[in-house]
Amino acid sequence: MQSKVTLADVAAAAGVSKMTASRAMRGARDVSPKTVERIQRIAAELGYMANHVAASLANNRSDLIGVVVPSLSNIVFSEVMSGIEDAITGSGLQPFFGVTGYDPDREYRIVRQMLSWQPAGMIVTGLDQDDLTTQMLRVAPLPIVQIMDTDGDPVDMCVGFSQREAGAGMARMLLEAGRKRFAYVGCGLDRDTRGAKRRAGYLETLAAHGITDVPERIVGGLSSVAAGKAMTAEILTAHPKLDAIYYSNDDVAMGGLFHCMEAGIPIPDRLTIAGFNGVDISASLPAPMATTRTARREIGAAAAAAILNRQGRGTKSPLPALQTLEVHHVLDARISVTTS
Amino acid sequence: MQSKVTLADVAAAAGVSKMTASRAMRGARDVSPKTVERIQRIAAELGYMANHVAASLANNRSDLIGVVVPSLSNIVFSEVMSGIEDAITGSGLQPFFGVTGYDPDREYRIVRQMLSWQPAGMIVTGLDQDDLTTQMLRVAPLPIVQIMDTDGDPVDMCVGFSQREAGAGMARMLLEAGRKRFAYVGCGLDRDTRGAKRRAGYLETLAAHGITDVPERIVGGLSSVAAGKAMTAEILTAHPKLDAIYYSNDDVAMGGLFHCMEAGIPIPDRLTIAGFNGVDISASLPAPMATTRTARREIGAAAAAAILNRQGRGTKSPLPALQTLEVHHVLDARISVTTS
DNA sequence: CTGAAAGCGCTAACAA
DNA sequence: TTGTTAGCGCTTTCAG
Repeated sequence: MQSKVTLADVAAAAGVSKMTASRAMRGARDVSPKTVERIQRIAAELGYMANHVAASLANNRSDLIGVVVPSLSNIVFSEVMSGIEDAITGSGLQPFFGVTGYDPDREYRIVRQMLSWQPAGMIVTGLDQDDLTTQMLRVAPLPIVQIMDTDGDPVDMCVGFSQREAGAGMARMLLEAGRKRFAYVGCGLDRDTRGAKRRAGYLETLAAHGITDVPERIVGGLSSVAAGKAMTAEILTAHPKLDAIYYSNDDVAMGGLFHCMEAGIPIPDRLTIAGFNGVDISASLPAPMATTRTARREIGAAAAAAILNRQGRGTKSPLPALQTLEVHHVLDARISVTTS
Repeated sequence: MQSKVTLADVAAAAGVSKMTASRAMRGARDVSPKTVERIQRIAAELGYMANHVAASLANNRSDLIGVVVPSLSNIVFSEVMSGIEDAITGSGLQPFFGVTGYDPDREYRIVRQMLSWQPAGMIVTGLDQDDLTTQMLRVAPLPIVQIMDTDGDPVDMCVGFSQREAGAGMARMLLEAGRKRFAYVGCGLDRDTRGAKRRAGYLETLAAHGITDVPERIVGGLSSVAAGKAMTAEILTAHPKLDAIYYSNDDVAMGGLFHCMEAGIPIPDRLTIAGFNGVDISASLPAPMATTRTARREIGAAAAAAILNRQGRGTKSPLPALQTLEVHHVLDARISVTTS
């Protein structure tokens, strides 16, 4: 059971004090290079393994960074995590994930649990946590970054884009392309507040252009290709003359696309399928789909960078001003422009 | 800065000892219900938040469970994680993820880092860690479960299925369906050892049936639909008469399917596209794809359950016998059976 | 450059 | 049912 080798053992074996061994095992700026080399060699021989729990207790701070995402079945959050990992590589921080399943209670428990590990920072998806969670984050003495959304008041820092504006932008693009008969199809908007904001932006923009009759199909539960396929079949049966459908995201939209391919509906000529996210697969589909490409990696990386910038200080910025970083998102046309 | 509220503060405010407060805040079996209620109320009023770091140091054990996966861009691992979360819900354990990107060095660092948090258990993907990592896991005094693969020697426990046999099974199914001209297309087999095992099982089985001329296209890098699409275009140009292509996984296979749809190749009549995993989307595609449905959630859940079963004992099972749980996988035909 | 003392916040093991 | 005594393994002072 080598794991019982402690720093004291290493120190004893090397004939130095625990303190010297401690310094030698980390950055070690105040120890002679020779000693460092010797201590590290002995540590390796003994099979010494650091105990981060003890170190964190002594420091009153761990080098964990808590990351809270709603789901992993959506590739998007994997890419956010990827961006985070890239940004903290070499910093000594370690990310530490929790998945809420879009459940506010679960989010509360996860955030609480994470905070109890005294992390160096937290990255939380969205601005719409429930009151207890928000309060907990607000009083926590560590940098917090909320990501993916800027439509609301951040607890501390914020990196993302306006979801409402993303939906509005898609509506404008479809209008400019000459589309006339719009619909909306989505999954799980009761819990996915960002999806709900996109829908709201879409519907508002259409309404501002006098289009108020927008059929919709919405189901609860997780996004899925299968659900998108089924709802598209339904809505096209009820409204065969639709020429644009906006979906809650690319997964659902792909289901719509697949339905149309099977049903022989020419895409994109007769109907535009519009998703959201711009996931990789959307560029390889056998028929074109419009989407909004979001910068997930960049958002993750920027959020992690924001925490690193605060590193070394256990308190929030003294400025009452909250920092929000707006990250671009790009409309990906792939629409057949009709001449009306 | 409420986070400075410590158990001692709660105890003082309640007029009890730290120990009583400690007991009251957790399970509390030996404390009078009234005291428990009072202490918990006071703790809430004071905004007390547990410090898991201190608790873990005192226990010499945290209630984290480390989960190491190679990638998140593959939905499969998200589903494994889901299974893990489901299984440990209510147990008080918390999963804690690391992503290796199929890089053995990174895997080593992640495992080392995780072990330094004194987790209650570890779940690691695959049986092919490098020697240092394996050694580290072997001596760690905690339950370890390796998942997804059973072709090899586990360090401790193992939950999965034979990847080689999965590849062989697909070859047999294609042979039985009357397919004659086989190919293989894959991504990243230099690092994805499980994918490489499936390929080996496939090729061996074909060879056993006298089929040794199996064209292949393999690229490095991550699996992607785009890569599958490009390689399929290439291989079909070079070998237009192929009637079955096995891919390293469903993502790559979908690329193949999309290429064929664009190229007007009738699927599945003239060509069977065979993937691996049985991801949800594979059932909604506009043309049928064969695949092997794997039980990811079940594997995750069984792995977590194996760790829970060991809970309470800091040492490995005294039995030298290593426990391997074989989880089923199911072939999903969707092949047009030809009459030869 | 190195060491000694003190303590981070909590809990096991006893006592009472 | 509750309290006391010792640490868990490390790092932060502050001396040498």
